[in-house]
Amino acid sequence: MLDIKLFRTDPEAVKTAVARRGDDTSAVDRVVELDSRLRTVGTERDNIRSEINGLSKQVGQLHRDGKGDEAAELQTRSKELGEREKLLSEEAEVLQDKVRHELLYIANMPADDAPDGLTEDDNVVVRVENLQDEYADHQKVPHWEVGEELGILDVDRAVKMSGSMFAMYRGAGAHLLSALITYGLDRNRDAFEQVRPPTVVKTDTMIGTGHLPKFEDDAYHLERDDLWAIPTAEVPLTSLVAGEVLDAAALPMRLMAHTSCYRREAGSAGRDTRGLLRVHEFDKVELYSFCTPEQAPDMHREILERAENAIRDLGLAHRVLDLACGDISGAGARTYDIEVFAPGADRWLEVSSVSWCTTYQARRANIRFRREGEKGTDFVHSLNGSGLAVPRVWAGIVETYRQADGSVRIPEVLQPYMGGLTEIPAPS
RNA sequence: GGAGACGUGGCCGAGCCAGGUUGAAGGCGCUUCCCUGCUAAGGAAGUAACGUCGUAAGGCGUUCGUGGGUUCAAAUCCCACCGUCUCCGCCA
Repeated sequence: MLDIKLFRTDPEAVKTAVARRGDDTSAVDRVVELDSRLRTVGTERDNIRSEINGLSKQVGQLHRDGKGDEAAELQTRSKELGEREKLLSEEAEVLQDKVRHELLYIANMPADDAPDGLTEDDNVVVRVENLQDEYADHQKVPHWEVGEELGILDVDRAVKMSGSMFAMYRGAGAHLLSALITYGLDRNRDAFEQVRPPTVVKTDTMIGTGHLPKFEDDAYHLERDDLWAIPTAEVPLTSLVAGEVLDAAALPMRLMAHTSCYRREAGSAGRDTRGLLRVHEFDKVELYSFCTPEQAPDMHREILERAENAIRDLGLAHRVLDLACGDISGAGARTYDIEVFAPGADRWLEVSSVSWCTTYQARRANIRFRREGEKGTDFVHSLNGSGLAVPRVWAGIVETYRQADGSVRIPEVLQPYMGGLTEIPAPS
């Protein structure tokens, strides 16, 4: 969430930021109004508490001195104050909850240099690499057809057991999947600590990243135990140090995780339902970092570079987009997407989203750091990026590398991860 | 799932049974200063976070796992929950 102080000192700046996303600015006014009332009530409450504390001390002293009569008098007064205090406390609590509720729904402020615009059409194409002018006919077969033909993707049976928008990989297809995961992890092992977090988490953990309360409909909820299936490893990784104060020396912290990711895709029913374009459960290697504000810009570049290099080395046509304000997810201030061109599906597939979340998540999850030799603490910056969103990369490979004879060649960098396999042969 | 023990500051650890000058003894660690050729040892002082008011100094408030309750007053009493450990049960 945003810093409440900003609403006091410069509400117009907050409104401008909210407007750049195309969100409703009236929430800003509500926060300012509620916060002002909260402080009035809070101050009065604190004054009364102070008085009660003073009286209580006197009562204790009087009892020790054996002056019970005088004590009784003060107790009565204190009790009266207590009733007033209770009312004010309740009022303050209600206001506090309202402010927090409003703040939880307000998205992060886009970075100043994030492109203007409210829709994905406003995204700025930073670069396009490796795109061919013309793709061969044998590449223009969508991966769901290739997958079925080669027996490596079994969507029908996945649907039989789990419903639409689930997938099942088989044989060399499953092997390709695990190869991609290991490839994605190994490339970043030089600097990133691998984590295998829980993939089912508590409500607070989901709030920390900004996935709740606003996007409740998009997540799977296990009601019996009040747990949520994570939509991305970003969720548990953010919570890894929730509530902690880190040493500046420990920053930047680099983490990576491979997990399954679960998404209800409530708003996308009937869209992109073919093959692996959009599935409820998928594998992803996530890159993650906590760092100081000073380190953040370099870290943003680093994660983007690592994610893009992984795609580039697979030989896939791809482009990098600088997302327009309105297309940046709630927690992000600046986001670059990497999209792979899938010649069979004939479309760009988002395979990575690299976001700089400034202090937005740190405030929600209460993650701070201490600067060497300085008093007090600051909130860390958090950044995340998909190192490799497996199904869509899988799709890009299967379509791009399909040969004229119907076989699929394995990109060279992946061959060591597939026991030297060079191609998935066409059925005889 | 059942039984028991426990959860205190950066760490260790007292306080809880007998509620009150306890934001919390003592120790360790850390910072500054003194002493010292250097280091070690020794001496002195300091050493939480957050909120709020204030230009500041500082004031006030909150925090002893979390949330409620009792009381003039809660680390201390009561209730619920969470977590840790031990034993039993179940189990990949």
